[in-house]
Amino acid sequence: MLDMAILGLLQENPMHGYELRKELATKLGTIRAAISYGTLYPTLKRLQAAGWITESEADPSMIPPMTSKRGRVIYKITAEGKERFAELLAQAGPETYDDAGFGVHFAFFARTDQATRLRILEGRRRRIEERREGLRDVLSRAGERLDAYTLELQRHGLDACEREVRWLEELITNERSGRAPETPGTLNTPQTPRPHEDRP
Amino acid sequence: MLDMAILGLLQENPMHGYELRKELATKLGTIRAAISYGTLYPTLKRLQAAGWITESEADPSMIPPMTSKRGRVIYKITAEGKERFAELLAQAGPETYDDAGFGVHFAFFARTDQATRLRILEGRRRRIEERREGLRDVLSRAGERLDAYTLELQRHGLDACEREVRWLEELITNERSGRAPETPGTLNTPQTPRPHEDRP
DNA sequence: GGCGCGATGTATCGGCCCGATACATCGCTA
DNA sequence: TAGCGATGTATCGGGCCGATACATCGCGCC
Repeated sequence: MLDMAILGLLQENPMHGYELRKELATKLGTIRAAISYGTLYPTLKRLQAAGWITESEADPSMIPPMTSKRGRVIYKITAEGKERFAELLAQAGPETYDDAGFGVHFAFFARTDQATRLRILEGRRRRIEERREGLRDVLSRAGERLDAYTLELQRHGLDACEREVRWLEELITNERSGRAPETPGTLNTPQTPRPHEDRP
Repeated sequence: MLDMAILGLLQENPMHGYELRKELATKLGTIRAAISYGTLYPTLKRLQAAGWITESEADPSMIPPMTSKRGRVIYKITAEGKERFAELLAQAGPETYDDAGFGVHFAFFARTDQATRLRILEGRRRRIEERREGLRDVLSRAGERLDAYTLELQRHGLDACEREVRWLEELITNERSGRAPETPGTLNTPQTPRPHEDRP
């Protein structure tokens, strides 16, 4: 999961660890608070050992001069890394549909084909519908033996599930008709070209 | 966190591991999918080693006869365990306000005093408000360099944050006026006595 | 009668990921 | 010049999960 997020960001731009963490936080927003360094650096080493990313030579365009001494390490993705990323993006297991997994997949939907997007959206919907049914069962069947606070928690969770299902349904409808997600306020730039495009 | 959930459930009723897992799933609903056995059994041993729970003698009221052989192990909470639980319930650190932590605390609000409830609800609100501001910043500042799908993800997250803040605000208002959470549909049984009360 | 299969039940192992911590440099301000 | 916050890399312990193994019970199906 982390592998995918890191490879995806490096595909858009070479980066060093610290920057990666910040980008990840803004790109994944709510889904993933902010990746911890205790995960990030070991993961970078693992990805490098697998041949999916490489350390970039000492970048001459280091804006803050950083007078030598164990400075920032800039990573960039390799050809194998791009293959691996595409593979991760397209494949969908059970973990693809829980919060973290779905969030990462969704964040990189712009790099996926429509069939995969549809498959993942529908899988996520199924997952949330199951959760929703579970909550309804609890509220109707076990409701009377739970206290008011617990009930309120379930009701709030149920509400969130119902909203998410509606959200997913809208997305699925749009997807089927070939439209990109509607962006009220940016309707004049529907196919916004991303400034951070692949580096050759 | 897990400690608290397990101690809380055992305070309501002695149970064995499997049952504990199911109860946890229904009580915590969305917040916590279902605790894994890989966590549950080691945790039970740890709690027992700490003296907070004990193995109950072979219960004669085993409904399914379970003809001997390493049968179910029924745990019950000790006096020290109850103290520990009260301590965990009342104390609030940063982890109290993220999703899992808040969910567990909230699920046992019926066992907390009003001051603690208020403190935790306000802490959670602050946390979500920060998240919300972060998302607003991203949408307004970094919006133009993100693709439509990523934007949609942020918007959905922002919406969820706004809803949760409103929910928390309602709860805080109720709490301040001394009311329990309103339960539409069960208004006739506001102070539902819980059948699973403490065992002496 | 017997057979499998799903629910009940306890337990372990590898691995992902987090929080705390340490250390070093840079730029700003007091 | 001294401190402080942002930038930056790195490690360690621990919590929790998913997969797996093993054993018993009740049920339906042929």
